[in-house]
Amino acid sequence: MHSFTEENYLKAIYHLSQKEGPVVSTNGISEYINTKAASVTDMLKKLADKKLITYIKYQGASLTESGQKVATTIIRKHRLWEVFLVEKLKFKWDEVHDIAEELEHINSTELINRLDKFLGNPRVDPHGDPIPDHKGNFNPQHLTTLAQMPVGSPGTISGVGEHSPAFLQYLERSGLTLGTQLTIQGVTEYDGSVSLLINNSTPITISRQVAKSILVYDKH
Amino acid sequence: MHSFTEENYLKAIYHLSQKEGPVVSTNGISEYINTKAASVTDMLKKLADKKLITYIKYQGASLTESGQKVATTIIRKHRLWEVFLVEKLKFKWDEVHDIAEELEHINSTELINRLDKFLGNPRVDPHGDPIPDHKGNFNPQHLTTLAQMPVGSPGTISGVGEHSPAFLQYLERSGLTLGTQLTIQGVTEYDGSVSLLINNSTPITISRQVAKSILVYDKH
DNA sequence: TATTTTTTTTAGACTAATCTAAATTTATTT
DNA sequence: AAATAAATTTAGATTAGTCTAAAAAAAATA
Repeated sequence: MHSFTEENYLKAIYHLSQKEGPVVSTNGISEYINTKAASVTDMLKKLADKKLITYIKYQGASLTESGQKVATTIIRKHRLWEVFLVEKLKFKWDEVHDIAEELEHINSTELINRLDKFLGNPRVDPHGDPIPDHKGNFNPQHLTTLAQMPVGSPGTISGVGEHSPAFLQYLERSGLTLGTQLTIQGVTEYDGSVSLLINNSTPITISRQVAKSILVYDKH
Repeated sequence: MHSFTEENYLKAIYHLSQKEGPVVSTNGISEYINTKAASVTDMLKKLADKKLITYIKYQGASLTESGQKVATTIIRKHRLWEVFLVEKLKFKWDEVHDIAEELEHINSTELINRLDKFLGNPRVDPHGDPIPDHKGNFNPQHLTTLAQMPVGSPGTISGVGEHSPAFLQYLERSGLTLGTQLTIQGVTEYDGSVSLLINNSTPITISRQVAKSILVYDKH
């Protein structure tokens, strides 16, 4: 199999690709995994030798088919373990990331398939992120940010665009958890902050920054 | 915390101490963990520096209080995960060792305490081995080997002295699983093989070697 | 007790992953 | 287009854990 470290690089490249397109930079990875750029260069060469990425000097790296398979498998494992931690062990959604970060490297296909079944084949993790199937396929989500929704339109919170414990705790305290129904009441001209009605009863105002990190189901 | 490798050495020393007394030899460890003796010497020095073991050159090593704490914590984690794998994910008792060997190194006290509770605070793992509590205390077992039981005496299978998949599979196929009631019918003079009655109905004969590796509850 | 065997340690080398500092390439400004 | 700045790579060193081969100590045997 691949080393713990190799897996983390592949996962980092995968996540960065999602945001910044398929080719990711040495510095981007370096920042993302908190490792000096020189070290990243070394590892990129190694991953390229193993055909897990395509790497062109001074240009950047992108996952090959097989690198992508490894990355999505780790993400599958990470998210399934998160479901386990929240659903079965009753952790809060802001407590599970670091533990899942360790659990995702446990090597056993049989284990993960049985875990999947035990959990009832969940499609999303506790933050609303989709769980790839055993072949690495995601079922696509149709989500828009709360900031993009027109005034008056109703929606259901189905994901978050940021995963820091501080942000998740803030959402929890504000009653903005997954599955919450809401309607946009209005947007303040001055700073773009959004006021909304939770479950047709509680009014609340959130900053534009927060609104951008709340993902809502797009029924179309 | 301690590295994966350090933890494995401490666990090895613990297990060897159980069988061969508190002081274990370099070669003993070397064989147990499949690592050359020279490497073991290096690691013993390191563990001694960290006060996890007492080590005297050419004499051997023994766990300190704090080394013992680390070792029993790992054993606790290993055995709780084995219960999870068998009880919740429906693995067989001969399939769980290698996976638990990886899971035991996951670092989170909270995780393991919640897992313990989720599993109903089990006292033994799927092989009948006792699970230490969060302080590292075992509740002592009073088990004797099947080979030591007098003819005519009844007992309940409560543990095994060997954990290889081959042995466990053999027991399973022979109906000699944990909790099975049996009575010793007789012992063959020639080779010491033991004949017994399972659940007061099925007669079976096992070799002395096997009888020595089956642990039975000692009601006294 | 002297010799041989076994066990253990030391010495020196290797790999994976990281780092710092310096060199090189690419991108941005003037 | 030349100069400067930013990004990236190379070179050389470091740490953890391992190895082989040789040396040293302890144990077993003659």
